[in-house]
Parts: sequence; structure tokens; C-alpha cells
Amino acid sequence: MVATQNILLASLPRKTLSTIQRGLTPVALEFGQILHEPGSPLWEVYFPDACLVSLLTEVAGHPPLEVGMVGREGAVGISLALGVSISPVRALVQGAGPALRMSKACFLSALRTQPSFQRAVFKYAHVLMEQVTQTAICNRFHVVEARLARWLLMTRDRMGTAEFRMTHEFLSHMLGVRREGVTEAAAMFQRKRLIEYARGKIKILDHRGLEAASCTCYRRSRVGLETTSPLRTPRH
Amino acid sequence: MVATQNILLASLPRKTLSTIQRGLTPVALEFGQILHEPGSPLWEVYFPDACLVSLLTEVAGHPPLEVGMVGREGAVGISLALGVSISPVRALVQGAGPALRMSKACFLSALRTQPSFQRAVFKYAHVLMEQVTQTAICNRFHVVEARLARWLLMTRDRMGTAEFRMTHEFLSHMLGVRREGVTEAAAMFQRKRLIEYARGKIKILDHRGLEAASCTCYRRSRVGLETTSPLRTPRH
DNA sequence: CGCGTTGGGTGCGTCAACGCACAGACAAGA
DNA sequence: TCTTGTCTGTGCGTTGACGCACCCAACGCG
Repeated sequence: MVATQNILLASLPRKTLSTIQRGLTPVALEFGQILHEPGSPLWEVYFPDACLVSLLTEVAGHPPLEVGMVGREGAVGISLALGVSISPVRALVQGAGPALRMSKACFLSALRTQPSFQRAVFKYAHVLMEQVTQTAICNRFHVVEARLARWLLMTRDRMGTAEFRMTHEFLSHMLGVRREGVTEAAAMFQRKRLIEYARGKIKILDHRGLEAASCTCYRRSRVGLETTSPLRTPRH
Repeated sequence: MVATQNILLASLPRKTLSTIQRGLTPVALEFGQILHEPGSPLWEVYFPDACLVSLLTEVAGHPPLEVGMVGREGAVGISLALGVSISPVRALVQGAGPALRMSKACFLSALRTQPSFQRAVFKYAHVLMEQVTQTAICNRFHVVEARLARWLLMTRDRMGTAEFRMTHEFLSHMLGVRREGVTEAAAMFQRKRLIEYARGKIKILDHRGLEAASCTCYRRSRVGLETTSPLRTPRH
């Protein structure tokens, strides 16, 4: 029986998990990999172990914007559970790491036959919905600095590490702002010794400080992560 | 058998609908009525016939912001279908009119026993999720004017009428902008004869013109409304 | 070693939206 | 009729973010 770090799976009853396990294949997701493209069919669901997947939407004339973030607390491709076989978003791997893959067929059959699995998936669908909602309001009302702090903390929670690969450029797309705006905010956090970064690697030094700099939106979106286990040492 | 204008219900097979019907009670929703409050238990689901319900979130230090809009294409309270009994948002009646109410118990049992109903509800949950996503990106990238045009058109589609009650003040909360910003944008639309308004009543004169002024986000969020029947004459 | 690429830093003019303040215009009730 | 409250219009200084342009430093590769 494979030990999984995925919280959604780990929360299932032993029996259910062992039944489902047959449909799960360990995979290593790579940085930059695209799991789903908006408008194209969903063939599989991914349960991140210690990696991070961004959900992005696009609108004509603008770079893509992150509307949600999936880590070990959830799953990618749950639209399938709502009977929709087309991905509404782009699912992009932001943090490389292990995940478990399940085929569409296995997923649908597991939903039918395992009530506790179904409950967990639906519950997560709801959490994701709340996250998107929170992101919407946060993007509207809060300044770049607070949004950046929130993003860094959310990433940390989902990755399970305090250090990860991420350029200002990429961050600017996630937050939907200019690259220069990110540089400014990040530089200020660095001066305050809240973070440290260089050439595409960011390390969180003081997450309490970041929390203080972030908006209240952060706390709200911690659902399912309260029982966060200690951070793993980053893989270099 | 009650004839319903609600598209979600009307799309069901005759048999399913007649079975469900027993659980449906016609109600008249009034302007300003609050159906659900965030954080409080969901006791019933509403299927709007020709009225409009706004879904609002709040964040500390700011007025509430609209993240979704439900009209005759959907239902209010569908979190229940995901196994969540607490409303994540405030559901506020923006446009008065008839709706059908169903108790939580009836709703859950109908979901269990009527597969086609379940499919329709889940499908709508997904549509709503897409709408929230679209709102998020629209709020981020588009100017007040375009957002206002989109809002007016969406309202028209969902209400089924071209005239409705709505002050600039209220609109500003929906869009998350200043009241003055709405006044400016609305005044410009009025000068162009796209709309007409006075003291809390707005009338859409030229919806094609509004479409041109709105962003591409509008077209994307028409799912389920393509087969829109002709507009009803407004009730004065 | 040299050179191109990538990631980050900085300055500057512009602009949409903000907060505030106040004025007029209409509606409803006393 | 007069008053009061609601709804809309407008002006003004401020500001967060934008777009652009250009710089430097580190790295990667032949």
C-alpha cells in the first residue's frame, strides 16, 4: 500500500483507500508541464503529493490569470465529478513533484461505488469554488504586495516546502500584474527579511511576517490545510 | 402541473419533473430579500422563474462584491448538492419575481432518486463555477464601462426583461467600484442611447450596442441561455 | 574565455479609479 | 406646501498600477 501525502486521499477510510489504490499510478509531475488545456477533454485526474498545480483562465488580449491552486489538499480534474468532461481551465505544474494519477474511467467508477470518496471529492469541489471566489475578491480589492504574500503562503502550504522555483515574470502572470510590480513587492519583502530570492528561486524565511503582510484572504483559504505536517526540507 | 420558466427544471424529462414537482412551492421573491447568509445553514433551494439573485462575498474593510448571478437558468443553494450545508455566500434578491422553493430534504432526496435531476444540478454547479471564474478575470482586467455593460446584459438574460430596478449605488457594490464610476459609465451609455435610467430604474434600449461596449466575458457566460425566449414586457 | 540569454532593478510619464465634497433634482410623506 | 431623504451629476487632488525603456548581473554554452 503506497503511502500518500495527498490529504484528500489520506482522509479516506482505510478500506476505501485500499480499494481505490488499484486505480492510482504514481507519476512525477515536471515543472511547466500542462495537465489540462481549456476546452480539451479530461482523460485523467491527478492527486498531488507534494507538488503544485495552478489553474489558469485566459481572456482575449491579456496573459493568463491564476484563479485557483491545487496542492496536496486536493485534486486536478474534478470537473469530471460534476459530469463535465471538458477542462474549463489550464492546469499548469508550478512546482514539480510526485502525484498520483487516476484514469477518467476509474475515477467515475470510484465515485459511484465509494460513497466516502464521493463525499471527499464533492467537498473539495466546494473548497475549490470558495478559493476561486476568494481570489476574485482579493484580486479586486487588495494591493499587489498583499496578494503576493498570500500567493507565497498558499504555495508553501500546498507544496509543503518553504523554497520553490518561481521567477518574478511567472509570478506576475499568476497575480495578473506587471513583472515590475512583483519585483518591487518582492524586493521590499527581501529587505524585511521575510523572503530571499535569486534567479528564479524563492525561499520563505518568515512566514509569520508574510502573514502579517498578506490580506485576510489568506486565512480564509486554508481549509483542509489546518493539520499541515511540518515542512519537508527542500529538494535542491 | 405548474408551468415553470426555470430552464434547469424545464430541461428535465417530463416524468422526472412531475415527480419532483411535489417538493416545489411557488414563492414570490421580493427585492432586497436575503435568501442565504454566508456561514449560516442552508434549509432550502430556490429555482428562479423570472427573478434575479446575486451571490455576494465579503472581505474585511470593503463592501460586498458580486461573484455570481443566478436567474432562471439555475438554482440558489446548490452547495447542498456538494454535501455542504452552510452557504458560502450571501444570496440577495436583486430582481423581484416568482421562484420555486424546495426544502433541503426534498432536494437531497430528489438528487438521490432522480439521476437526470442530479446531472442537471451538477452541470449547473459547473456553469456557476465558470461564471465565478469569468467574473474574477473580468474584474481584474476590464474597465468599469465594459463590466457595467456585461452586468446589464447578464441581468437582462436572467430576468427575461429589459427593464429593472437598480440604483447606481447598488450597481457600484455589484461591480466593486465607486458609485461615481457607475454614474459616469451609465451616463455615457445613456448619451449613446444604449440605456435609459432614472431614479433607480434602468431600461436597456439597445442590447447589441451594449454587447459591443462589453468585454468578451459576456459571450462566454451565456451558457444555458442560448435558447432565450423573447423578453417579457416589464411589470411596472 | 567570450557571448547570448535569462532574471532582476530602476526611473518616468500616463491613466483609470479612488476618496471626498458638494450641488441639483425628483419623490414621498407630513 | 414644505421638508426630508434618495438618487444622480460633477469637480479635484491623490494613488496604485501600467507601459516602456534601459541597465546590470548571473548563468549557461560553445
